[in-house]
Amino acid sequence: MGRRDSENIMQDGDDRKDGTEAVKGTQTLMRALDIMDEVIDGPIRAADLARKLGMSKTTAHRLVQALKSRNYLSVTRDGFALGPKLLQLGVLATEQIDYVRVARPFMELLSDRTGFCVFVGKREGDWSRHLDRVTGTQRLRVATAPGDRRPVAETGLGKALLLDEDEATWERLYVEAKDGKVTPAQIQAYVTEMRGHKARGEVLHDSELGDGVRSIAVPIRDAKGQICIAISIASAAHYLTDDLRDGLAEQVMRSAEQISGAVGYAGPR
Amino acid sequence: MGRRDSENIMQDGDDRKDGTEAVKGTQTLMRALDIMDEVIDGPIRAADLARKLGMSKTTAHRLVQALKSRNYLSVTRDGFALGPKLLQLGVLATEQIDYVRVARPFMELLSDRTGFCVFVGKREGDWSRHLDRVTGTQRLRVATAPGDRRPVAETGLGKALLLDEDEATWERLYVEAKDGKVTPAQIQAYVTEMRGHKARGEVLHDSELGDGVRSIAVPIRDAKGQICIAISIASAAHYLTDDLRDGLAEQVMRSAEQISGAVGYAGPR
DNA sequence: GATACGCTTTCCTCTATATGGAACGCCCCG
DNA sequence: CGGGGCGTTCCATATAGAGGAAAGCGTATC
Repeated sequence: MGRRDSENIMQDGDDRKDGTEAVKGTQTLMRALDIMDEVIDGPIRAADLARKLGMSKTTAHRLVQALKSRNYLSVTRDGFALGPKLLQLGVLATEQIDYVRVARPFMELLSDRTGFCVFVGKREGDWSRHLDRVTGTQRLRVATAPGDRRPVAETGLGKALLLDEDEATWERLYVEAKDGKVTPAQIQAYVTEMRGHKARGEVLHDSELGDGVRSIAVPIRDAKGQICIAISIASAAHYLTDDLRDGLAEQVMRSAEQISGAVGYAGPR
Repeated sequence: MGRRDSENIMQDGDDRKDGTEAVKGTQTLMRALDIMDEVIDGPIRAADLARKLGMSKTTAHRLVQALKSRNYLSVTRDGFALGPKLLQLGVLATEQIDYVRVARPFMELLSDRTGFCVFVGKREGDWSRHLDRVTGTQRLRVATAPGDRRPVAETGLGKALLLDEDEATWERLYVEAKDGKVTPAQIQAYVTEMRGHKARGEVLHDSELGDGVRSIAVPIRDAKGQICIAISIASAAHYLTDDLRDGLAEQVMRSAEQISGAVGYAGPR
């Protein structure tokens, strides 16, 4: 019996993403998972759960006991909390996850939609390593191949990977990438630029090699909220024009958000 | 006295081996969690799940879809795998967990059963830090208080924290603890002793301060399988006699295992 | 190209299952 | 002492969920 909505006006727990609708025939499971979602916010009492989720105390109690018996919840002095099983599962999931494989389908989608080459890469110390790419439909292709390594400060992908760093680090890496041959003015310009990228959460980068390659890169965050990889689209500046820029950036960011979600990012906390 | 809310934090662990039945009225949930348990071992196909768990394909499908819709599972090329939600929950659970609080009830239980003082501590670099203690019922008490710091190589608790280290590290820490004033023979003896402790997974330690304090310490492992804290019982060698030793060590180890389970340790993988 | 197999997905029927109300024991607080 | 909060148990009932059947789909086999 669904007690419909008498009490749970403000807080109906389930946020169905991207229009995916509830699977029919799993009330019990869904309610149990709703409980998990409540417990995320910290220890909570069974009676409060019943109220918040609009179920009877009996039901809340039964579900909570079931979850506890499987170690998904643990009992603390002030209610139910996340249980040891989740620590295990979390670690296992972390071990099993493969950023590249997770990102792949999103990269393909982005490439399909925009027509551009799509890349992902991660940071290796002071370097940026290209991990995978999807060749776009455009005639012109960007040559960077998976495995390539470039100073992290001088690629779009690399700069996206640096967005969480402080300005001193930006400066250091920039100077190192340029082998020390930089003027204070150039450093200043670089830092200012990065500041702008950080504010927008997106990097627009023109290759310094003079080959007219332009890219838009966005960081991807893991469950801990840290930047783990970055995604970018790249092409000749000729194609990736200023009037396209905003729309494309928007799309890259959306892809990055989706991938972030798929590797466990839960948004800024 | 030492009771308080001991019992409730500890999961009574209904082993989920095959007989899944523990809490009545939660078939759906239990089956879904059974699915999670199967997925732990790596990606698996819905049809295989149905076979393995003895449910209809329809049911397996329904549950798997439900779990997927909540991001507890993700779809990969070769079946269903652990989903992003677990990465989140894992991280959150890790953040929320407080080793000392989790360990407390088990410490009280151990103290009740043995009558000895019980300690827990963690490693801080080359030091061992006492985090909490439960004063036993015995007249004689060990003075070490929470907050105390001692060289990690020269306490029972500390040695338990070192059991995963290699012999070179044991040697280094021992020499440092002794401020370099050691003979090669002493070093050799220490390493041999540690080797024995490691083999048994338990440390029997006689204080080197000549105060006749003896302790039995055992490491506690987290979800990653790493030693995170250690537990020990301590008393005058007068009480903690050789004939009691095995029985007590057994009890300390059992406590350590339970605490390990409560902080997410899933056994050697 | 036709046939066959295995997997996913949908539909539908029937009952085992999960539900909520009522009631009990417990502890804390005024 | 009585009221109000909590967790827990019991039970009759309706409904949520199990599973059979069969339609899609993709991939191997000949």
